[in-house]
Amino acid sequence: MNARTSRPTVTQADAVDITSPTARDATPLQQIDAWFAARDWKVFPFQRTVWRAAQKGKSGLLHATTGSGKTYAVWFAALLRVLSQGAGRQQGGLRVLWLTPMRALAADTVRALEEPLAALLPDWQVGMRTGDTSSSERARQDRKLPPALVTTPESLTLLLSRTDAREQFRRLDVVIVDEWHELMGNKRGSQTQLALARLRRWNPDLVIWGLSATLGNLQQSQDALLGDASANGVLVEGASKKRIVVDTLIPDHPSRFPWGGHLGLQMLPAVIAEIDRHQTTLAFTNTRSQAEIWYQNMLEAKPEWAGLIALHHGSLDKSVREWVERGLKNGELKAVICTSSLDLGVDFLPVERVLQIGSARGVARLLQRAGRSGHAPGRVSRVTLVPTSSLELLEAAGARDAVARGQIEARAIPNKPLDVLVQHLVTIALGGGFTSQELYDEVRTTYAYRNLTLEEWQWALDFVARGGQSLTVYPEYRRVLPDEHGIFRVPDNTIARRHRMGIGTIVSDASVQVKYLSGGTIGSIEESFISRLKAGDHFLFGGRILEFVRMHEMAAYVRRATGSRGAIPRWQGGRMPLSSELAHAALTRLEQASQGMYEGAEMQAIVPLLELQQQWSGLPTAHSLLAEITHSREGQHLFMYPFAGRSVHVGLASLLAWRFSREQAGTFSISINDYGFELLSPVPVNWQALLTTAGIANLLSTDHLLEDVLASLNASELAQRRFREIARIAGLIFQGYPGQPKSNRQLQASSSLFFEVFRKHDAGNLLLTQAQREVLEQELELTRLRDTLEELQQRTLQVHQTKRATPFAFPLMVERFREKLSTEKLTDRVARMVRELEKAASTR
DNA sequence: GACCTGCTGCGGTGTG
Repeated sequence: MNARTSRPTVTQADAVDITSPTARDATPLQQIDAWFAARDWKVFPFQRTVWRAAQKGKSGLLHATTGSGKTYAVWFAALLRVLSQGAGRQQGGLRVLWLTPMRALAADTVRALEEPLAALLPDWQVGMRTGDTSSSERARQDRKLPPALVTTPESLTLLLSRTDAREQFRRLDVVIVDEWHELMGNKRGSQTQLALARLRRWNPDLVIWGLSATLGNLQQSQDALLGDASANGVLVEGASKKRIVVDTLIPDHPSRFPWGGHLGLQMLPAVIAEIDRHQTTLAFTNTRSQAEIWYQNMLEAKPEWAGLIALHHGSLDKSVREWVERGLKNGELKAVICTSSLDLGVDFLPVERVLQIGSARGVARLLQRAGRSGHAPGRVSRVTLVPTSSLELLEAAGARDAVARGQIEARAIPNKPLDVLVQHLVTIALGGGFTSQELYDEVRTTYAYRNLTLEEWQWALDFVARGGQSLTVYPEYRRVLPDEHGIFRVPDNTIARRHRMGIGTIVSDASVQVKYLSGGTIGSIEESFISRLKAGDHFLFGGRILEFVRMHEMAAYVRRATGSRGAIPRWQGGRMPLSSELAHAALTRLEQASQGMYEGAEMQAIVPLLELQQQWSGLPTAHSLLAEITHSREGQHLFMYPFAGRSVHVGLASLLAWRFSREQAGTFSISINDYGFELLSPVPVNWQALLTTAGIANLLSTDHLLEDVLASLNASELAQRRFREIARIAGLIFQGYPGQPKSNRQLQASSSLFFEVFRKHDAGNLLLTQAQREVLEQELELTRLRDTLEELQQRTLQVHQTKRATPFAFPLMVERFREKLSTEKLTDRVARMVRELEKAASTR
């Protein structure tokens, strides 16, 4: 891959003296200069770099902070490229495509693009196509696409499934991918890569530009965007770094601040005071229920703020969210309590203050949130951390260090997800058809599928042609068939329709609409939560206490209730672990504390806590691994604090429990958080004997890691859960027609049916392998687990016998998550695995 | 005495 682009330089030729900005003979570059000058805006060197590169037909990735003019950089670049193509002004179909990850951004983008467009190509218009586009507008576009189109990756894929796709995209010159960092790390990104490969094949000179926030792996991000064309791509860094301030609200009485917990309501008065002092505040929480609780408590404390503060999260109805967003834009709201639903999107200029309640979990996430304030060139972005428990003060200090050092997480790019490929094959079979060799070569030009083997390709092709080994007899799974010329096409209209209805990679659980009896939708809530409610029960949702009345056709009908308490809905969502970057930064701070260095307000505030910890036990540092042994009525506890994030701790704790139980039979309860884990045995266990130098070396060994991890966890159940998503994306499960969704139970049943059938009759099914791989890579972070083990082996083990739970242990003790792991069951499980292995070996 | 977790994003019938 090419070297990173050096800082752009401005040559004399670029410095244009605009004496006559409207002059007919002005070059497009001069016209752009005039356009900027008319607005009194500065042209940044990075913008010129992008323009020159695009004019010459180069693709690239531009990373820049928000509000730095990056939109104009790539948009003018696209227009310059079009003009450099000679017959530029002629319309005749699509020329520039703009991809955005969110519908809500599409309309704003169209608006932003219109003015600059008028300057260079006044007879053009920008169209928009998303799921919201009206059918009449669609029909118009289907006849001929507008010269510039703003759309989503899913809508682009749908366009590629049209028989006339090639004709529609024939004249496409430039693709812009906005917010590429949001897409690259998930399967939407894989789908985008496949779509771009298709467009590049039709026009080998296609110019592609991505816009991205700063990441730890920018070069890889560019490679994923440009595929095998990345060698000629350029990586451009946007305008001067924005100043970012990270600070912390310190509790009034740090010594009385809770050791554990996530809600943080002790900080309510401080947060209210902060909101009071500023015009407009965004307060981010980590979960939807936390947002609900904070909103409710804030209103109770400040009833006069009714109508001035609002709630925003992903389960609230679109109309509610749009109302909140308008209020923010117009500066009518004093504060909004939100989840990451407001991470992206509309630029809310009036936002003056950003609070992060609870752990930010990652540096990139923290920066993203800081960027919601001071959203204009030259202004400072500031985010204030609001701790919800004592150790988050430590994390806050570490977060500031990590930001200052620019230690930003990398985003992992999914490696050849076959479910997305299977979907793509049907899409392309619809979109004019394909021959095997040609499409294989094309798919391999993407970064995600660069290592796709011929065997895997054949498997995927066979899977869409015959339904694989086990579904051969079902005609609905013979989705593509070769004609006499070897061109694979979709033979059946029903299959085509079902496929188009299922395009995309976002899989969500079935949910129930929450509606007032009197009319109006408040939002949606998980079926499992509603199913536990009886008529007359109260619950908190959308910032109100509601009374559940009845269910009717997948909708829950409610009315406003009196009283102030109700059940809090629980949604199932992601469990984002603390990033390595943040964890290391926190560990570094502990290291300093162990030497008596407490720098900054956060560290000062936890001096009492850390001193107590040191007095009762010790401090975990980057060089020592702390283990605590405690007895209680519950049994014998072992606590360890590797500071590796919760998903690694899940693997680590299960692994240790399993390896322990080979030495001494026993049943352990496991408790996990981002800082460490606890193993609890109800019967006496000699931890000391297990934690000798030789013992710990065995426990932390990376030998047989994979086997041991698989054996220690119920990996097959985890894989089955993963498989639900894969089966949906691969098109095995039809989700039903819009407006009449299948219930969650039906969806689950059919996916587990496929899982079982494949396991029994088609063990070589690569979708099963993928499910297992995704569990290992994403849920258990096997690579990070291995790294952690290797790192821990280097640390000195410090074992302390403690009388009671230390400040570090306490949060683990109260953690609700308990996972039983019995040796008896384990023995059975291992025996079964051995049998299965033997059987597999003998059938070879 | 301490606590009561879990994000976001998109798309889509039929036919006279």
